[in-house]
Amino acid sequence: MKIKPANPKGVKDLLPREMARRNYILDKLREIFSKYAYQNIQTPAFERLDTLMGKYGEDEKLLFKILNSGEYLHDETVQTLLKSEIYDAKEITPKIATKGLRYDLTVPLARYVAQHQNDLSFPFKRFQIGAVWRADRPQKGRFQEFTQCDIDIVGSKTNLHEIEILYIINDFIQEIGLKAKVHINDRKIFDAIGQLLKLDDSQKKQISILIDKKEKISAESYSNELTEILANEKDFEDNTKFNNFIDIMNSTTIDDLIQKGIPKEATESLQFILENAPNPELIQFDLHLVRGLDYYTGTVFELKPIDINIGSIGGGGRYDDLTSLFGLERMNGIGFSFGLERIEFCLDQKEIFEFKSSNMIRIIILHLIENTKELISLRKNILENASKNLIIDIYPEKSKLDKQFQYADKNKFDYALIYGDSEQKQGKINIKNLKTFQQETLNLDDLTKFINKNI
RNA sequence: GAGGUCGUAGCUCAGCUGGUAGAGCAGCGGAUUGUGGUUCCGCAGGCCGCGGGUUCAAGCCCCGUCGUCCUCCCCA
Repeated sequence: MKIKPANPKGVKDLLPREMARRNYILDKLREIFSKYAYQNIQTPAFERLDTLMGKYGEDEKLLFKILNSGEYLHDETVQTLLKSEIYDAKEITPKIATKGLRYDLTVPLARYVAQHQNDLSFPFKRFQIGAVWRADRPQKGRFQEFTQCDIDIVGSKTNLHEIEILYIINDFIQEIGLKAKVHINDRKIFDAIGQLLKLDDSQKKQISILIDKKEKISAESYSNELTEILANEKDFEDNTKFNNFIDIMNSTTIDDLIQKGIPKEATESLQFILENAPNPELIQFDLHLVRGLDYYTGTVFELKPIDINIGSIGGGGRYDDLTSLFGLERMNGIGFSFGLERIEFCLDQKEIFEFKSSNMIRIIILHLIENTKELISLRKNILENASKNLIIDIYPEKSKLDKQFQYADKNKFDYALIYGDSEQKQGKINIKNLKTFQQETLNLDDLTKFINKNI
């Protein structure tokens, strides 16, 4: 039976040239992360479900769960559940799935830190690059498997880290030549607004969703929705509440906020960060930035490209208590995650992928004689003795010359070595520059010398 | 989770109001017996995503399913 070659939904294969681009981006990120003293770690692709559950809020349903292996279906409770008329996924799921694919790299980090606390020294700065999985419906810039490039600092409260992260972002986008802005806010400010206006938890939740999408909806539906959220109690106060809220949200500076009654404590860390940011052009104070992930408690930021419609290409924030869920108290964390696929998309759009063809020189040995061994040892000889960075391929079989040249052409070789029966007899070899079409005949023994000197 | 779009040769796509498939590119062979980005000629390549239904007849219509791309929600 023939099986149709196709990927499952939402995942992609990568062609060599796509992989080359990714590596271009990843090399830059790794270099910058390392330069700022972050250490590389790795965690498994899947985690215990209890590690993952309860940390992502609404999006929890996007977790990929892994069916248990073995005889779990014979378990009595599962049998009862399966036979019962009442089908309740909430009851069955934990019986048949106890593992899940990681949803991000932050929660696994919290687990990792709690688990290995004795082997780590704090503050712990780490970077991690890896795939994460979300059972989302795919669309532009959104996949079920994608790569996050994370930096996090665990075990330090100071806002120096926010500033450091901003420096890293700045370095990176300059390095790759991308125009983007970091939107920044602090959840403490939103909480303070809530307190000031005496909003209850459900109102806060609804409003946070609303302000997050303010840019996308009309002013009219914004104020309609806002009225609806605020006006579920009958008193006249609601109207002033509405006006107060609008007034506060229109603030463009921290001073503005303080004047409107937001306590200093809520704003001072953001103030400090803004004052010390690397590049004022880069940063935008954005009161409407919320971010959905439940675990953030302080600074939040999002990196958005200018003129490219792809959403954010990175995001992060401060989470004050993530490790306490794993029994490690009073461990503050802050991190940021770059989304590899979306960065790739941006570079693609802007056509700024002129990654200098590496300084490797590509040589192909054409296959014109029966004795393959001689070609293999020719390659070995050159690789061992040449002082240049060479990539050397041997055409796999003896065949027509023009075919071999076509292969060389398509694979962008720089030089071809022509060594056939006549050269073999005379102890010569031809080296042809495939860009200039120029060809030279050398003594076989002089080949390495020639390569070192002339190419 | 809601809505839309598309699925035909390796790739990009045509295929009329239903009458059992076509182009370009790529591949292979030749013109050209050891010199590549051009040209010309030829060859091969298809469960028309999969399953069911309607019909004398389905690539085309209907239902389901898998996948693609996109919008909303949310997010990297």
